[in-house]
Amino acid sequence: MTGSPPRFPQGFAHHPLYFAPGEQAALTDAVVEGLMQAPLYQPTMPRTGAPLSVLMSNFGPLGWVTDRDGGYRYQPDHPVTGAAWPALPDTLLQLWHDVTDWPDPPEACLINWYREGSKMGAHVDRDEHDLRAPVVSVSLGDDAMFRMGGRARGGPTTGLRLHSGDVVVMAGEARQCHHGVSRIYAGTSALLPESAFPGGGRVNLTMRVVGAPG
DNA sequence: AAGTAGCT
DNA sequence: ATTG
Repeated sequence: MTGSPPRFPQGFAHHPLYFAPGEQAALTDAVVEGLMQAPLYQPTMPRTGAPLSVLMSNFGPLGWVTDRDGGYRYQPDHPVTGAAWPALPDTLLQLWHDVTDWPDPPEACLINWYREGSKMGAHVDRDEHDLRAPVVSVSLGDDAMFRMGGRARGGPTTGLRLHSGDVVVMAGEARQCHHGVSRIYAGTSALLPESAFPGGGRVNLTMRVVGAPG
């Protein structure tokens, strides 16, 4: 017996190897440069202060941050250094233009560094003003198991293994669906430089339109 | 609940 | 499903 093929929500798109290896290296260089200005920090959960297993930073006029006291939010400055986030690299703005038809540019690009054992629990991106604006993400480095669910929390999910250079777009129905990362396949890529990312791992870049304050 | 546990 |  063969099972049903994976079913993804309307509006979900996967572009395998959108970026060739040389382009991935150039984008990685841009990320490393940005991290010199806005270093990775350890985010924590609202109220409990439980640490997330990924380290984060941002590009763009706004960055998504979380900590115990302030909760989930977008803000223009780094929560540790207080400095403005670095500008969005042109390559990412071009990507947004090429894979979406949204009229406005992204205001935020969250940088998530996953190490071996890092996970991202199922969630919906809902801190943006207009949830019709698409979300675009880029994978760099080690493979990851991405899980896509539905609008209801705790429902069935479909797994998709993402590779370095892949681009995922969540628009339409998919924009409001739960998604997360259940595992990292350590050592499957040598893209990330040891100097900036000790132990390697995976970097995910996620662009969003934030909209009116909130 | 962007946490973990635990099941399919 | 669960607490704070």
